[in-house]
Amino acid sequence: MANLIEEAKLSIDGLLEKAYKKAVGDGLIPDGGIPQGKVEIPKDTSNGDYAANHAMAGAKTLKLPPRAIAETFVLCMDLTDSYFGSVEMAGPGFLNFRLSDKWFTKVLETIRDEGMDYGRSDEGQNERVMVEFVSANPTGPMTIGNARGGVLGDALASVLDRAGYSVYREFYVNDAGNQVDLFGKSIEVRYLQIIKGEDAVEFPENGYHGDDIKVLAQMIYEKDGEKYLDMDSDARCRAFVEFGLPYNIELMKKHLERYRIHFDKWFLESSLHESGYVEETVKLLEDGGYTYEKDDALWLRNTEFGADKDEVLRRSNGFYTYYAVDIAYHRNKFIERGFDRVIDVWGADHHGHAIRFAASMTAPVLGLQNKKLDFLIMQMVRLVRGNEIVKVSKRTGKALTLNDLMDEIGVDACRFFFNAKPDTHLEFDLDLAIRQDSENPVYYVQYAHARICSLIAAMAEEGHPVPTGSEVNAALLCSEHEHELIKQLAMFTEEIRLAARDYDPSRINRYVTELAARFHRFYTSCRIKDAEPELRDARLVLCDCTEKVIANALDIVGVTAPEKM
RNA sequence: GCGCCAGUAGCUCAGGUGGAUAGAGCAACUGCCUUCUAAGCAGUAGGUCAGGGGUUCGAAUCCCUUCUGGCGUACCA
Repeated sequence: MANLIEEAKLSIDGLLEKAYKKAVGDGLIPDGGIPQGKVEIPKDTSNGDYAANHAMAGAKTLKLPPRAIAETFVLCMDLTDSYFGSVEMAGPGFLNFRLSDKWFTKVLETIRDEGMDYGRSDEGQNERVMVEFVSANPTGPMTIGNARGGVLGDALASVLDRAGYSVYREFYVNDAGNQVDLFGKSIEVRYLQIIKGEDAVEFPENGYHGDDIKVLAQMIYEKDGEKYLDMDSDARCRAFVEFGLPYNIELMKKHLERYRIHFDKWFLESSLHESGYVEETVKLLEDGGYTYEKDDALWLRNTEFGADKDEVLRRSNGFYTYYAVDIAYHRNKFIERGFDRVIDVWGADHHGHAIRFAASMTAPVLGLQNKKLDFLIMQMVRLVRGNEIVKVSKRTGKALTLNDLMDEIGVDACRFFFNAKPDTHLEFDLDLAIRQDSENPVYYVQYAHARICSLIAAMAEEGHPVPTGSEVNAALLCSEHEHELIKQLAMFTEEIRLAARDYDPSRINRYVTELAARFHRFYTSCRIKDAEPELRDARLVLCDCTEKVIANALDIVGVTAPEKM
């Protein structure tokens, strides 16, 4: 449960404080209070492993030039038995620290001790968090937009779990409302077309044009023949929905499991209607005086909560809007099920809703004062084929489905590719994706893992297994490539913490890619097989640690770590 | 019009909440396999960080403004 980066930074704080006290005691610096600065990791390692800017930050209060302060710090600093081997003044007054063998040893020992738990922290203090994601309409197959949301939500949940939160994954099934009615209507027309011929019945403009609807109609026809032909349209549609919806939901479950996403719960929207929970929630808002009637509809005074417009809760036809249902659903998450925090992963086409919705949720009568509702808004995926932009729409039925995509490029590549930074538009080139074999960065990482596994296996066969026990002599691992690799290993916990804090699991992609790069460099420059026994053992331990962290990081993203390639 | 997200190398993108000479992958070019996996490594080339102001020791990063792109602004979800 150690965050080695934080430990190093804290230890620098301690060293600075001691040096400052000594400097004041020796009369080298006025006692104006210890300068408040920041410790960071410089991009360029020639500027040390860690750099502190305290001398620059303290120039004003101490009334001394930054470089003079820095020099005094260097003079008064005692690094004996610390995580650092040297410190020097540089540039405008930076204090540059270089790590010692003690720290490198500590990193490897920590990874050996913690095993697959390495990377975990208690940052989240078991706060109960629900991540709701995908939640695709069950009216058709999932698209590449869901591919992105799926990975982001799932990887975010994994990251939060490792950062010490108690995580729950949920899929919200929109099995009620207009879209579902439209779904039933669409099947109805396809069904009638099978019996009467395609030209006999016109397909509604706003219906679902996808082939999957035809398939459903065909299945119904094969099962029940013309049984529904003379039925009243409403009843017929209801029957078709009762058949089509569960069928689609099962299919989504199957495809998402293939995509390595498992939800703790598939929450049905219809359950909120049936239990009267929507009605009850709206009543709460009415009684609180936050509503008014206009044009036979019931409106929420959303502008009172800072939103840019009011919202309809109950339509003039008596049905509740998705908006009202959403409020009820989220009230249910917090109040009935006791989550402290809820994160909704939504596409950018819902961001307007997210802003207004967040405003509504502050209504005091909902009782959510101590709760956190956050949104992870991901930008759209732009599908291109070469230079041509492919328009995607579920209704027109032209969408590339998630399942097709998994067939084309494989689950690993898919998960790795779509785990990109949420707030940038993602360009997905079909031509490239299909071609993506050895070019794909996911193979670069997997290759590093496979390399280690086969190396370790080969060494074991020669009678040199990875030494057991956690004692490590990292002093032998003294080349630049070895240091760079160990430093990257040490970063894992911190990287997870930041990914959790920023809701950006794509950090893990970048982290593990860099880790693989550093391993490849190490592997090329440092021999293991014919090294001296002690050095060989130390390097085997380093390989072993690297293998575990790569596997662990890939597991977060949901990518397999192959032992052979 | 108003709101949200973005604009960094030919292409796809990083850039740790203001730090030192702006980075990586792909594409291009040049080297490296009789030695642990060449799906790898090393190197060359490639930039007005969209434009313009401002804040300060210091800005790709913060503020203002203009331009460009995506999305939103339904009694659809």
